[in-house]
Amino acid sequence: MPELPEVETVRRDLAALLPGRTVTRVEVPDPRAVQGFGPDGRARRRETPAAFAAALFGRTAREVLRRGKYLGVRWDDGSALLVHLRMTGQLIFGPPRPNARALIFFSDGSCLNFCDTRRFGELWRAANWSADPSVRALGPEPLGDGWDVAAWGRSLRRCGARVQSALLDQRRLAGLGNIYVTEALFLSGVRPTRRARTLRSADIPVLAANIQKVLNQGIAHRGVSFRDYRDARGERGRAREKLEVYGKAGRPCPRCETPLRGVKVNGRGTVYCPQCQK
DNA sequence: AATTGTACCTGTCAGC
DNA sequence: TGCTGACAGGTACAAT
Repeated sequence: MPELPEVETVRRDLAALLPGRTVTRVEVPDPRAVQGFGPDGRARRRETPAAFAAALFGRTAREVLRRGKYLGVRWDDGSALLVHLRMTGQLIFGPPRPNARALIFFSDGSCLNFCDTRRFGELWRAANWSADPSVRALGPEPLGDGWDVAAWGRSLRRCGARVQSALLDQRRLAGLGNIYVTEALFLSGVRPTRRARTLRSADIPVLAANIQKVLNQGIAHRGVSFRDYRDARGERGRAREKLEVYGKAGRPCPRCETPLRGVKVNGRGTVYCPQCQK
């Protein structure tokens, strides 16, 4: 669910709420929330709710950070709480929620709820936010100063995967998910099924500009709430109204009226206009 | 090495 | 109504 714009919206909300607050209690009704269970059904992190709670107890929040789709709360001792919302995760500041997988209470009685219907999301701690292996593996930030578009374009044009998959690869560029990739490819006139190595060099700046455009638009409207996404106040985003093609297979292309085509690309559903996208 | 498929989990919706 | 299967915004790992 949450891609860069949704995670950034949550980050901005929490940045106005958490800094200065001190943890007094942590509840983890679903231990999997801190253990990171994977496809084999086994825990990837050796962690218990008690150890997790003990590590957070007494910490004061200093800063709320984002890298790609990862969120971090940096504490007064330099350590960090890392969060990945995966498909249905929510971080909602407010009264304790009965369905929360984890709850962090602060000294003023306020609470941060981690809710997550599909239970793919996870919380973990790191001695240092930027040293965490998952964060370190990420490619550049598409909205950051450090994005070398030319180098990114060269790596894309050497990639044998389909463009849809290549853009979803977080090691190449951080933060894109299925919705924003689908939208950026439509705006760029590129079919998601094409091999990335068939892109022309002239396509690269166009793609880069459209990626930034759809991400900025997503942030401006506080994210796409297709179903589960909520901001840190529990409110829906309005960016869904701005989508041109995602979720609209069979409906007319907004540019040429040709019916939009829905396909699967490496297991992910996407949509394109057979007339406008080559 | 790089690319693709599968699994993790729950809820919803279409079709019968 | 109730069942079944397909599908959903992401990622890690296994298989090829």
